[in-house]
Parts: sequence; C-alpha cells; structure tokens
Amino acid sequence: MLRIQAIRDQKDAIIEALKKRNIDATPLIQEVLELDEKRRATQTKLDNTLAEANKLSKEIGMLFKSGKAQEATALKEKTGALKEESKQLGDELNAAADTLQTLLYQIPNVPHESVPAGNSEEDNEEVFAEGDIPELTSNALPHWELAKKYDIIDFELGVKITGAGFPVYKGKGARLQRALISYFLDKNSEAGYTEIQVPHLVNEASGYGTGQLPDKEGQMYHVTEDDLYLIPTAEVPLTNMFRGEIVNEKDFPFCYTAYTPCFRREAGSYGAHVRGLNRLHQFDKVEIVRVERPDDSYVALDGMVEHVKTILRELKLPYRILRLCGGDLGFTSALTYDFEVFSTAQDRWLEISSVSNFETYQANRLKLRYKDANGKSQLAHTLNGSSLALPRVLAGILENYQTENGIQIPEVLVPYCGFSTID
RNA sequence: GGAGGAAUGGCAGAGUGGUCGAAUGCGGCAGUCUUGAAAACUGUUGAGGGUCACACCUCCGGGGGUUCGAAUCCCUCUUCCUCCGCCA
Repeated sequence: MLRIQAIRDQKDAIIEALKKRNIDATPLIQEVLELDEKRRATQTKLDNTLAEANKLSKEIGMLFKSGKAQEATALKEKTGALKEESKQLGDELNAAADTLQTLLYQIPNVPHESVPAGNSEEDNEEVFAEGDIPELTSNALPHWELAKKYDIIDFELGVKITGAGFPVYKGKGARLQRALISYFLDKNSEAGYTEIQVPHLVNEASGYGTGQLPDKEGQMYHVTEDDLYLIPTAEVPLTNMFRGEIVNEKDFPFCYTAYTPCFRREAGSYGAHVRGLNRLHQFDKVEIVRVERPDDSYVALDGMVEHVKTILRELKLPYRILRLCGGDLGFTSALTYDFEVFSTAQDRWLEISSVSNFETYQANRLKLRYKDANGKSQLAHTLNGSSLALPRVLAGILENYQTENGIQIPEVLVPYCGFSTID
C-alpha cells in the first residue's frame, strides 16, 4: 500500500508513473486525498472534544476529593453532551479511515523508473540471455511424455488422489525433486541466506501483509473452518515474520530462504499451455526474501539476480532475463525481473523465477520499520525471488538433457541424486 | 476436547477506579573518568495520529460494555502456561 504521506507530497508524479501500468489513477488519488483531508479534520475535532472531556473528568475528581460533591455533580451533566459528540465523531473517523484504507488497497505500487511501458508480456524487455540451446534429435519429447516414458511423474495418479494439477513424483523423479530442493537451499545458504522452515498455512493478517488479500483471495486455497490460507508462496510466511517489527538499522540486511510447497487455485487456467508441469495447483519452490534499508534495496535486487544466474549457469540451462513492463508488473512490485528457461521440446520459454523489489509497499502494510540515525521510524524495503521454482526447472532439465540413452542429470546434481542418468 | 491460571514498554516485572504512558531492574544510546576498553557514576530511552514547532489525542493481547473518569470492574475473542484426556 502506498504511503498516504507520499500521495500527499507527490500526487502528480505518482499519477504519471502509474500510467506505465496503463491506469489513470487520477480519480482514485483525488478521492484518497479528499478522504484523508476529511479524516484529519474529524480527528482534530474528536481530539478537541476528548481533551475537553478529559479536563472535566479531572476537575470532577478533584471536586469529589475536596468534598464539593454538589459542584461535581453539576459538572457531570456537562460531560453528557461531550460524550455524545465524541461517539459520533469517533464513528465518523472510523468510517473515513476504513474507506481510505479500502481505497489505498486499490492503488498498485508505483513502478520503478526503469520499468518499460507496455501492455502485456510482449512488451517485457529482455536484459540478459545465456546458455546454449541444445540440438535435440527429431524424436525429442516434451517433458510430460518423458515423465511417462521413464515413469518418474504420474499425472493421472495425482488426478485419482486429488485432482488435476497435483502430480505424483515417483522413484528417480521424486529423488530428483529432493535433490533440486537440497541443491537450491545449499546455494542460497552459501550466499548468506538463512534457512528457515515456515508454516504452510497462514492467517488472514499475513495474507494482507504481503498483498494476497484483499484482492487475490480467489487464488488461494482457503480453509474456512479455521479461516487459514494455504500459502501460494513462501514469500507470505517469510515476509510476515517481520510484520509489526521495528528492526535495528545495523542488523540489515535480513536474508532468508525457505523451501515450501506452494498452493494455487489457478482459477481459469486451462489448455495446452498448462500441460504437464507447466502450471500446477501444488508445486515446490525455494524462495529467497530480503529486508533492506531503502538506500540499499536496488543493489540487493541486482545481487539476487546475480545469485539466481549462478544457479542456472551451474545447471547449464539456457535462460533469459526479462524486465517486466508496466502492464505485466505485479500489483505490489516496483520492479520485477523474470527468469525464463528455454524448454526445447516445447519450443517455448518457461518462467522459473521472479525477482522483485517491493520498496515500501509491503512494509507499509506490514508496519515493518527501522530506526534511522536520527531515531525516527522509517519503512524498510522488502524483496523476494524464487531460487528456484521446481516444476519448470525440472521440465527444462528433462527436455534439454534428453538423449537416446535416457536423461542425463546435470553434473552439479549428481552428488545430490546419487545417479547420473534416468533411463 | 475438559478444568484452572495468565497476557503491561526491547526483556524482566510493579501497578486492582482519578495526579499512570505507566515504578524498579536489565538492555540500548549519550556523556564523565581512562592512552583505549571494562567497571563506576550522570543523563536519556515505547508506538501512532496531529502541528512549521508546540499543544493536544489514542494505544497496557483484540473487540465491546459499565463509569464524569478504566492498565485496574464486566462481557467476548485470541494466545500462552499448568493439570487431565487424546496423540505423530
């Protein structure tokens, strides 16, 4: 959520920047400012009323103490009207504050200046590419065929147990999954990210903290009995560790990594592009999250991008990095880099990581602050990225590493797997 | 799941109707002393709204109530602890 102070100070710049997202925020911002004005005016009135009531109460106390009960009783009568007034003003204040909050939730984050304008993924800007696209034989198979051929992933079995989008990994497939998780976690730990295990269900407040709520509840599985949500990403519990915290400036940066399964309803996604591992309701992901001092957050973002690069380099997968355009940028993000691996047998790019800087947008919702040198509270910056999402990396490995004699395991994974070929 | 107890500032912990945003200790920060550090001593140290700055207002787990007045009394929810039951 944008800071109301920022909207007051830089209204025009914010409206201008939001145009990159192809929205005209003018009416919304205008409404916000009017409401903010009203809220503050009401607050002042209420404060004055309460101040008067407080004063009277004190006087009554004194009078009773000095035995002047009659005068005290006379004063009591005056408080009735004040009470009535403050109640009404309080209700007005709450109503204004609630509406203001609702409006603020509707304004997306302001894109970073480097974000290109654009409407769709077509307009994303390729900023980097690396790795050779392998020459496959003419009878090369997409990963879902390979999974069946070597009996390592069973989609039908998942349908039987749960439903579409819940695959069952078997034998070397399961082992390869576990190897990837361990490998990613090890790489992240080496890079200074502290490994964490988090709950896979979160409460409503956490959903609001990172921005899944109130807008995207349809994307999360909701356990209504206990009012908990299955996490769509480890970002939610990891970032919410900091909800309501005031951290010490000298403790920056905070770097965490966690492996979790991720649950997404993916309502409305069907068709060829969601075949196999391309889009699932449950998948595994290793996430990295950072909390930074505002001045350092873009250096940190670059650092995260470099880190993910080293992993893909070691896996020897062909990939590219896109800077998302305004139209494709997530609601809460200021700048996002997507990593895509080339799926040779499908002849398409698959998104495997998304690395974002949210600046103060999440921190403002989370009330995640630090004390600056002057002892003032400031909002921190939050960032996160996948490092990495498993299914599409797996798809990339299966397809790009397929040979006549089976699927070769990338060298760095062999020690984790305990085998070098799936055949 | 049943019975009882508890929730106060970074932490510990006092406060059971008015002068309490809250004693005290620890921790943090600044200073004195010291070549420097430690110790000792002195000062300072919750958050939010509001203001040019003050004033002022709100917050003692969340919500509601009683009262002129609530950290303190009542209701309710949540969480934690103890005992019992169940159990990976």
